Amino acid sequence: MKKPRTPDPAASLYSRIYAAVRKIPKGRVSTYGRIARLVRAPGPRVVGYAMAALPAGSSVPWQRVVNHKGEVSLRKGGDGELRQRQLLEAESVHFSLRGRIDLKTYGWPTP
DNA sequence: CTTTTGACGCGTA
DNA sequence: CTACGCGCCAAAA
Repeated sequence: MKKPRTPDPAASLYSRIYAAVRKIPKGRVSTYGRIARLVRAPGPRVVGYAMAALPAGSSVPWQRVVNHKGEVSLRKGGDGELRQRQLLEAESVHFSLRGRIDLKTYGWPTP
């Protein structure tokens, strides 16, 4: 029978997502889809939504999460986009001329 | 309650 | 490489 996962407040979906993002080493980046699978999220969108819900100054390195193209995603109304790039470059993450990151090099987790 | 939106991913042409 | 569409689900309106 269909049994939706018990909504456990102590291990809510968002908490799992944030926990996974925290595991991303410095100087490395991951993708929404990758995080979604790690935490068993129903879809990658939820991961992005969780990032958008993050408060400013959170201990979650949301900056290390990019889309599967290795590019910094654009958000609706805000300037965090430029912010993210600066933070990543401060971690020695190289951006190509098109503003993309080589996931083959900086991708995480690495096999 | 219903409808729309959204920091996405992936298959197919 | 681009273009189009569908899936998946939570939060906001």
